[in-house]
Amino acid sequence: MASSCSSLDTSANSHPQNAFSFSTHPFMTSSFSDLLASGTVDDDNPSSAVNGGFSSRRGGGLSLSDRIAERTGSGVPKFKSLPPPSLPLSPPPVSPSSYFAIPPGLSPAELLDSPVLLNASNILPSPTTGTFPAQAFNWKPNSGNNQQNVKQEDKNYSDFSFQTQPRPDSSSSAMFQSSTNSIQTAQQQAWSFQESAAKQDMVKPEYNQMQSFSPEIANIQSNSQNNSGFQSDYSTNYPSQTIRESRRSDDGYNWRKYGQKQVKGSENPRSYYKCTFPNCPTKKKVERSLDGQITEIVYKGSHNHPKPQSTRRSSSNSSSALAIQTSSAASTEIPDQSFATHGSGQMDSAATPENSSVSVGDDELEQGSQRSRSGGDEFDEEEPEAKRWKSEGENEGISAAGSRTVREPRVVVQTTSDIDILDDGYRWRKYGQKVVKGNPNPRSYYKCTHPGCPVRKHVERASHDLRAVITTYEGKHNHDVPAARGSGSHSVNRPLPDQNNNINGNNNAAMAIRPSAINNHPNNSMTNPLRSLRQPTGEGQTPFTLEMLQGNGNFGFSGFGNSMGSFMNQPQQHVNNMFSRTKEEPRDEVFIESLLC
DNA sequence: ATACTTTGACCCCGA
DNA sequence: TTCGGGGTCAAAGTA
Repeated sequence: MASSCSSLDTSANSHPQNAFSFSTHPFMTSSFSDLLASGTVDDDNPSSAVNGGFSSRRGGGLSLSDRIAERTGSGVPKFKSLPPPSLPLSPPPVSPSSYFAIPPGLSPAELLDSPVLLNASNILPSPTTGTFPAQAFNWKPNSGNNQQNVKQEDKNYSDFSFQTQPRPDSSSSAMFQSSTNSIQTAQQQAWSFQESAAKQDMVKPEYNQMQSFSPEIANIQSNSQNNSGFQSDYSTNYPSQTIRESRRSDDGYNWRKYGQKQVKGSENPRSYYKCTFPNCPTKKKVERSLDGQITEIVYKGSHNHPKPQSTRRSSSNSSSALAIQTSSAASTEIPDQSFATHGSGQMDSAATPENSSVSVGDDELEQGSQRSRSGGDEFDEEEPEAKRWKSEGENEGISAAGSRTVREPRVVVQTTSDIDILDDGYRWRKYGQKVVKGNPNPRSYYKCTHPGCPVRKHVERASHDLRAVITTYEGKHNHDVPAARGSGSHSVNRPLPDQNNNINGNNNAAMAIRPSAINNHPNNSMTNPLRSLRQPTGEGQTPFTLEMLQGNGNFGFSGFGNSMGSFMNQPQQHVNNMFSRTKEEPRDEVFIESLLC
């Protein structure tokens, strides 16, 4: 997205009505980004991050050093340095909510912890394994590829924030919510991307975290629907939350940290977590930068259970509770709610494993994880993972690159970025990964899992600009976008090829948009949010080029209109075509998706 | 007492 | 076969 950060359209401003906007307004940025940063600062202690960051940084008056010190604790364990207020998310006098409304129950930590969030494609240096933080929001075009540049840019462009306008009608949910009336919704909730003129003193950490909308948000959507919207709820109804609560279920699941180590090639420590649910094989690895920010989250395995209805969480964290509601809603295929998650459904794939599982139903599980399950389709859900793993290996004849076998079968190895990248409606099996000459970033190789389908693709982060994701497609799909596996709820929100007109057709159109979403989107899917826009695939599509996105000086969405609203109202073709290219297309040897600039 | 985190050691895999 | 590195274990420490 945004490829042209610089081109991020301020036109969005012209649509004040749009409830949701991305704004780089310094103030907002600092507040929101801080919010996010703090929320993600420490996976171990999201709450502390949330609490500390949220409440204290909002003012944006802190200097960079102060912020850093505050976040790092300046030698004091950060988790402990910031005693959680009783109301972690209580809005400041001048609430940033005016710029970014966080739905009730949603904690920054959740947003941040969400794979999807992290997923913000742009955030990830490597589509599949890279770290994303620093580079994530490099809105500056032509940014250098060295870390320093990135950081510098971060400073300059970190002020990216989401702005939501309070909506009178709670029914029309907040930002990500789809509306039966796409146009109205769009207008009411549209997001706009703005680039702040002020580009100073932005702390790099801050921006990393705000760039995407996590599936959590998707849940939030529904939440907001059920509740009265992000902002107001956030500011007025946010329930108190204890650190523990946040810590345990920042993403709805409970995790136990079972290891941490320094991995080679990264100065960031990697933490290993296991889902605490009995017999749940799900694990996740979380890498944090020295300043505590999460730079990468890799989920492995699928939850074999619903999101725990933690009384703690549900009682104390409406977000969580709502998420659960959403889940059930999805399962019962209640449009509005299913949208939230599936709209996210549209977001489904973008959704984190957790989210997917929640919103889609347990066995729907991660679209994110979907991949392995991609292998998924081939595996019996009930099949022991060990067997599954074995089967996968046998089927592939190649052990999934990056999926190193360990003591237990690895069913899924997918980075947040993977999720995004894979999120084009098709199911992909990762069959290899390697670093190719000329690009230090690993290239993950995928092939379509549809029987007989020859399509393959590989994804890699551009060496010259980590913000750019290069996706190369080979071949054309000889089939339609696969229907979602499992429950109908999922499929309900996952438009089939001939249902492309969701947006215009008043179907649930996912409103959730994240930079990454756009960024990574290649083939027929713009992103989760826009999944509904998906078209059957790669054939006869008029490729959208980066230039097209950047050309008009508007944010990438400009192609969709100046605001999210318009964006949402755009004929899906535009969207669909936007990121599609295949090798078969004349100019398509390499499709550089660099919405981020 | 319980739950969780930390951390050094060990295991396993792949180059 | 060796070695390096990622992932996991599990005892100890902490809250």
